[in-house]
Amino acid sequence: MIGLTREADGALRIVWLLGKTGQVTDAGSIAESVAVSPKFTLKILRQLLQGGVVRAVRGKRGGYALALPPSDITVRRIVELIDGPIAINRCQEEDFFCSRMGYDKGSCRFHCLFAAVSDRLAHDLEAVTLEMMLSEDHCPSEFLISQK
Amino acid sequence: MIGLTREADGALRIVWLLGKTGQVTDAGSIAESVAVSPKFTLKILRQLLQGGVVRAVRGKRGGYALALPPSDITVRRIVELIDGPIAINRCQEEDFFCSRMGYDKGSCRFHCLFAAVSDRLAHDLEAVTLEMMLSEDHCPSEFLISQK
DNA sequence: TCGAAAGTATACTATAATGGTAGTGTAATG
DNA sequence: CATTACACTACCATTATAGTATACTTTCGA
Repeated sequence: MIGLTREADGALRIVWLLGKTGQVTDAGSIAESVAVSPKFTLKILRQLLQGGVVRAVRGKRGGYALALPPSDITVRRIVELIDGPIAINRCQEEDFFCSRMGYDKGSCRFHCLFAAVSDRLAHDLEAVTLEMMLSEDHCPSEFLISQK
Repeated sequence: MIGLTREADGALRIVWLLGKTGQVTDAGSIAESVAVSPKFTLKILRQLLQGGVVRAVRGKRGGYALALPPSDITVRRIVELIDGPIAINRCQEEDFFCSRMGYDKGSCRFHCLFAAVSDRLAHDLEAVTLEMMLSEDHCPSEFLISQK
């Protein structure tokens, strides 16, 4: 399967939760709400913190809250923050793994295809904001933008 | 990174090579051409064989060749044959990993988004045939079909 | 001012998935 | 009937993901 890691999945759910409540919430409560173990939740929160998506309030009665308005947080941002750049094939990020320097006279026959597909995927995920995810409409039509 | 496995990557290159030559080619030569170890090449070929994409000729002067015309072989087919169904999130195939039964009253807030995005990805890869990949035009505009 | 609540950080272990190999068996050709 | 090349199963190695332990710091409030 081609897919997100559980960290990225968890991050999305955590961010969604924080957007929904709009309040400072402690890690323990977050963990319970999104059904992820407390330690793993902390691990994810740390990354969201360093990525500037979330802010932390220390000390008693502390916790986490969004650092940005939901309209400024895209699904792409969260995913890339955790899992790295959106790319369908190793081709695109690590020369090491790409056969494009190999048998086909220096050019990878698939590079262009993967680049195009990855690009569209990234755009799709960029177009979806947390604000949209929070709306009552369960499947916003804007999920997929029309593009050639 | 979200990406294909090396097996799927190798499979695509193998199929491309067989389409290019159009001849029965032995595994050793294939391995050399696509720069993948002989054993690993065999492992991939076996899967392509079982998937009906490739046919094998045994005995002396044997080898592998495409079992279908290039116009009938899509990138999606190869990828799914090796890596399984195209899905962005575990959500979509394994209930086990999906929090949709969790905190949000039985429905996963992200399921719909991921389904839409995965679907488009699958369609994109389905629209690209080996025949297109073999064409001289290095980046066919049909790579990405327009869809809403 | 002291202690508990809650975040911060690093480093480590466990598990699963991928990547890759060995070895033995079987069919076809000449 | 020997050689070539595919067929199959099982296995090991490596890497990436998932998850945990532990020690430390900040803040609040009694």
